[in-house]
Amino acid sequence: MDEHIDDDTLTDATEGAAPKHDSRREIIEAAAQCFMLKGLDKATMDDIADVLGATKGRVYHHFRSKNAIYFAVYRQAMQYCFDAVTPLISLNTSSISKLELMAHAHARVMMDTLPYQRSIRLGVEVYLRGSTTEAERAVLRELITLRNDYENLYREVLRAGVAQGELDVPNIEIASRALMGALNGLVDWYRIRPDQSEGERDALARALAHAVVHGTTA
Amino acid sequence: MDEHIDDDTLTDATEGAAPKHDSRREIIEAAAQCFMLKGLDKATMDDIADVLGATKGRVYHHFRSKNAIYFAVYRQAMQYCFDAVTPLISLNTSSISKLELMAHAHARVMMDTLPYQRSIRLGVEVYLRGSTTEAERAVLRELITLRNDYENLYREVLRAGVAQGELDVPNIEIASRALMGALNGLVDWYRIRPDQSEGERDALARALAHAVVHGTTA
DNA sequence: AGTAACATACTACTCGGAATGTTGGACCGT
DNA sequence: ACGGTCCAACATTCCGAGTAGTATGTTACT
Repeated sequence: MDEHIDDDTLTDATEGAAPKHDSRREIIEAAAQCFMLKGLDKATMDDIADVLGATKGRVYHHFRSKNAIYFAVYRQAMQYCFDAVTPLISLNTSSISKLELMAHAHARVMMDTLPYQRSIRLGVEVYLRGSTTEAERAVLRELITLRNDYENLYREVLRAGVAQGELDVPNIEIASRALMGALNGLVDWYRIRPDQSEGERDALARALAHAVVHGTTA
Repeated sequence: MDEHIDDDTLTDATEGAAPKHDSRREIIEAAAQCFMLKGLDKATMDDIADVLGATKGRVYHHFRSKNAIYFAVYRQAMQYCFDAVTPLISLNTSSISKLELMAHAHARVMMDTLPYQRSIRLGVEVYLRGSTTEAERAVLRELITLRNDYENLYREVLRAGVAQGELDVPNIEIASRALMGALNGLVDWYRIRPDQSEGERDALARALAHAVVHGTTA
């Protein structure tokens, strides 16, 4: 009970004005790489340190535990999503085109920040069961809330589109789930190819956005 | 190099006519439960045995390793999918309704065999990197092929639908990915509620199938 | 009495986390 | 300018818990 809950390495409250040395950010990046390649459990602290050419000492100086790193990766992943999609919701276009723009932006984020997005895929719920301390569970609940808030952005657009008669969505909850599933599934099958151009990636995102919004019917 | 590749516990070649004592099947079922609840790595062999009220001795008598169990779970999960969807492809309906029937059946399987489907979610590719022996990699390649074959069922219907002018799919590959992503994503957010009726589950599957096929546009 | 189907007991090893050691630079007082 | 000291940012070393896999009983059925 004597544990101080509001810890930097867990809640990441302090956001210093100075860039500091972004050693912390480097660790998160390395962790995302390792998590993507080997999975959350198989990736060891030494693996993460090795990517940086360092040792565990550096990692544990900035993060209290492996879970704390995972939380940071999750946060960053969601932040990337918010940064890309939030500006679009205030756009003054039709709901249907706005929805497609958001889907397109999301698909782009999935590709551009693949290690992060792949790391957080199917981890939270499982983690919730295994987490021991109450502090960790609190953070996890917050992360889930974060994800819900993000998905609500899409639900809002769907609702507005239905209200305006532009969209035909019998069940908004189901439709949003299907939408997010189709978009997030991108990280499962998308492979980074160094030879593929920016335009090709964008075309892929555009095609996927079209598919999830318009379905398969004529 | 002296390892005998074609091992029962890996390839599951022998399918005895007799039900045997389906102790093996029980182990697979228990493993699927544990994998779903705690994840592939966190779930221990003792956990699996505990579910059965047994010990590791029983598990290791039927399976050579933990990976072998995972392979068996994967096989079974795919088998459930094939059993539900394969009969539908020979139906004599329109491509669009056939596609929706397949999607509906798949959604049902996701719910009815949730532990299996949730266990195999995002595991194969990661496992491929970590697997050491060549025999394991061979099995994993086979499992991936199995999944590709299954997804090809949907691609075929999409192709036929486009050829007949029923469907409007600019990119079949992308569309099939979106389709599978939306359907498989069900296992991420679907929660088993004991109080929900058969009809409710079916309505959910139907709504999801409608969403993935028809999209959001009017 | 032989073997399938387990249970029991044990080992070897990985890996998270902690304790401790090292260093380079910032910030002093003089 | 300069020796001192204080601390952040690491590196090194170590430990112990947990766990996959093994080796060895035990039993019941054929």
